Amino acid sequence: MQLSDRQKLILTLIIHEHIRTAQPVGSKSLVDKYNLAMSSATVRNEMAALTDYELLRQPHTSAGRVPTEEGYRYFVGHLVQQSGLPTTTRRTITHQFYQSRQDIEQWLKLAASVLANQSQAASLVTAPRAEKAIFKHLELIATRGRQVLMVIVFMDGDIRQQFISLAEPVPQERLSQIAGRLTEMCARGDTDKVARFRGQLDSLGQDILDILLAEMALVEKSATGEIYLDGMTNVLSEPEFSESDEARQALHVLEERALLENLLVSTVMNTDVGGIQVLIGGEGGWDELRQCSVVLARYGDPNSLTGSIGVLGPIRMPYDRTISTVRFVANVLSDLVSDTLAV
Amino acid sequence: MQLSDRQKLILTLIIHEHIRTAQPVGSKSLVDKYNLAMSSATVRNEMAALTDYELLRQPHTSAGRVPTEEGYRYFVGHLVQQSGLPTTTRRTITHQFYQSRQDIEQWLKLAASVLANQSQAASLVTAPRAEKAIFKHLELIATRGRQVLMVIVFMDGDIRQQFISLAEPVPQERLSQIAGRLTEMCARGDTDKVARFRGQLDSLGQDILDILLAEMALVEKSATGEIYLDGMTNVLSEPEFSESDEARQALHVLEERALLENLLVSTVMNTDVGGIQVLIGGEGGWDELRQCSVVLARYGDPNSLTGSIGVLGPIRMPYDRTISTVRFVANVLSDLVSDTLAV
DNA sequence: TTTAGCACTCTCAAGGTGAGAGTGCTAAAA
DNA sequence: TTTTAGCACTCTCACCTTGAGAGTGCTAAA
Repeated sequence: MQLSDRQKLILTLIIHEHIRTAQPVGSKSLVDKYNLAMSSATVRNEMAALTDYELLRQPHTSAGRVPTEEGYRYFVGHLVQQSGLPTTTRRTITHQFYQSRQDIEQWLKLAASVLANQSQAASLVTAPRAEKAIFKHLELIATRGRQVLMVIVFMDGDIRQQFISLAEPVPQERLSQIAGRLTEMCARGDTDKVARFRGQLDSLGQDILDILLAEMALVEKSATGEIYLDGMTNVLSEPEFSESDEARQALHVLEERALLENLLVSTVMNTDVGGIQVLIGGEGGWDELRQCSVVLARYGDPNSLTGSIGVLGPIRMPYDRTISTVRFVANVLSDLVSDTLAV
Repeated sequence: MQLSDRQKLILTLIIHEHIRTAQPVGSKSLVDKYNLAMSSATVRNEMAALTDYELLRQPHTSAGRVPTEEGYRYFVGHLVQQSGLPTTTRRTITHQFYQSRQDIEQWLKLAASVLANQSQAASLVTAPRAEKAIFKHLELIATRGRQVLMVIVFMDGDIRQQFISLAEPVPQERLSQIAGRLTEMCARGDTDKVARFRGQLDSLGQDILDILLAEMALVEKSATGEIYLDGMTNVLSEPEFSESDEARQALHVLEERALLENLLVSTVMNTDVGGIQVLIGGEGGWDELRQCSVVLARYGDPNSLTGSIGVLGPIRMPYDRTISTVRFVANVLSDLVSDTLAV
């Protein structure tokens, strides 16, 4: 399927117009609005061709045309120009990041908020994590009684905390000593070695080691850490979601962590840092997202820490702008990560 | 305003029926449905009286009656019977909690999920925190280069982590030593004493102390820690929110942390543990929640750790059931907290 | 190859209509 | 005095019709 330049132009204009108005676009109104140097009849002929290619669709016999998902895909694949964001916008965003507290959590929340505001859609941001969670440090802190707070620090700065119940109270010095030994053991050893050293520990140490290993196995299993969401209510204002049921399905995916993680794993995880993935209309079997599109990117340092960011909005989404925004925010985060967290 | 028993009955029935159907309730249909031992004309007279009291309202001249906010308030205040949850439900819920991992974070997420499911509305849960954040332990962990991970542990098990940038690389032993000293200093002293000891530290120690104090001031300021939300999509399925704009406003409050914190501070914080607060129709100046009601409770140990839980749904909410559920979950959490986290 | 013209189609908003549900009032019954 | 049957009246809602408006495809001329 090879489109003529004129067809490309008309497709682009229809998509633009449809994104603006959320209405089917007619031949005459298109010619009028953009002062095209051709008659509406010509446009009609081209529209008919584009409809044959299944890039456009007529909601009913005598309505204007609406882009199909295929149409959007062609647009995103061939026609989107990498305009980049306006300089002022870039500056505003960068400024916000450097204004905020030097704290990864703040940055991620900010990223989610910026994405949501800029794209007027829902956004999601995952914390940067290493491909494999590498143990770094164990801390045991006595609280009153038999309760002990166990804090596991991973190489990437990720932290797990958990209260554990011991059989009997243990003084802080003893806990610190055990924590120190376990840290030493686990820091340089793979799991096999750890297992061999196990015998050298007393029963308390062994118990704690077991809990530690269980916790690490758990961390290993989940592909992403915390997920920050923002702008969910933005989606609700889109006219295609006034039937709240459509919106519900989409937002439900964001709310159900398991689904969301699936989405991220099955798509972004295969993307290179710097690359952008666009899922149009629940492409790839995401039935709940049939009414939505998702723009995803991966950020961070491919050799150590990576995370994902994304925007979820209606299919009728300003792809050029959204893609630029996602790309830009991903780059900003990549820079921040490599500046401050480099392992 | 003193209602006769019959008026109370009719009000209760109208509210029940309206909650079930989301429709205005007429005199005849009410008599039919509940086999009342009186004629529809009698019911009409009583309805007229209740309408005079502004407990009921007519959407239009010849429609049935709908409870006013005042009506719901009367219902919640005088007519709700503390039925408690069915034993099987209670057991299911308790079971879920004792099944889950012994981990406060899991519990809170579970609580949010249980509340959302049981009430078919949006739920919110805050982590238990001490009235005042009390410092417990500082840990400094070297990563590559000048980046150091600072972990502050508070008495209540709350943890703050933050990467800080030092002027030059510092070996782990040195960091541990500083962390130990600062822990010792801060653990037993109030802020004044800490200030006096400041002079005994070298410049690196002073820098870290400053960051530590800044971070603690920050923690002090925010009234609640993490807030767990769930079931936001539930409210979207309510008929009164099919106009998505209404729903947006309400969910927006949940999404904007600042607003939400405000809500919690201005209402639950004055509630005793065990007590329940019901806000009907955005009572108390919450204009965004005009279409919603909120049922809030406080859980934990009033002397040490407390947190809040709540449910946000449409005004037309099954208050008796929701209140029972919130109360029950609050009790379960209280038990868990005092069993495992008692200071 | 493009365009003017035309007959045709379809939606959508506006107005009209009748069934149904509900009301308040009144006068009779309990 | 309280309750109820009866009745006239009101209002909504679903349904239909209708005409304007927008858009189309086709044909024949430019």
